[in-house]
Amino acid sequence: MLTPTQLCKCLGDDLRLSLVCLLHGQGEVCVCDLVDAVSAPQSTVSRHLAQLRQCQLVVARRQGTWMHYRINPELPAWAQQTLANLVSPACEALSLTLPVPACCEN
Amino acid sequence: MLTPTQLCKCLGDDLRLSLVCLLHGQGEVCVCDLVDAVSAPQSTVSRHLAQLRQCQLVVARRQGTWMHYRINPELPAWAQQTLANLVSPACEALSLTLPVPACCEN
DNA sequence: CTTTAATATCCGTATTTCCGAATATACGAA
DNA sequence: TTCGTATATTCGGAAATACGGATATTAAAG
Repeated sequence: MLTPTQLCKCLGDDLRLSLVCLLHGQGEVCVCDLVDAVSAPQSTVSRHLAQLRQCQLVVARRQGTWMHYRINPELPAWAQQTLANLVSPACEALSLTLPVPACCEN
Repeated sequence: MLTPTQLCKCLGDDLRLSLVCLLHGQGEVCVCDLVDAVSAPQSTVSRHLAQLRQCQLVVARRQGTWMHYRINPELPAWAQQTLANLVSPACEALSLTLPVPACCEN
């Protein structure tokens, strides 16, 4: 089960926080779009996504070779509120522009 | 200036999150009470408090030899709301009981 | 079965973070 | 000044985390 410490640890890294913000902005995003959006090596993005998945902060859905990630919709209320509070200032601090331009449709 | 990443990094550690929760519960607490409450070595508590101070998450007031810490009342709104959201589940997850019994009055 | 594309995992290395004993500092009292 | 108390800082080592190139896996297409 997700604890407050774990949630904060997940969000306490620029890259992971960026990923969470990008996902929070839209419903589902596939890995290649995230890689583009944060301009980091694919293995790095994948590793951080695995970490977010392990904490249940995000969930993944496979569609052929693509993986689509989204914020776990079953997050406890306190976690959802925390995300809601942080996303907007985080987007500004990390100079993220939403939405992510989609390269791979459906 | 405090960024979301920094805030989360601060809160992403059991001991620091405990300190923040203890401070959030009451107005001001002195270091010796915090040391008792978390039962960690004084140097460890002091080091973490310094980190929280550096991020401007807490502020300190000296009174003689005692230092009184409190949550920075001038935190940006998003940070205050984040704390408000997290303190209660964090207290439970860390099994903290409030309030801190005060050993040093005034 | 082979190839290609998307993503995940492995692995050695670099960096960061954490710890607590020891020591330093700041202050009040004698 | 000297002593005692409260707190801060230093320091070396241990543990955790981050990195990214190389490689493995998965699945669709030919």
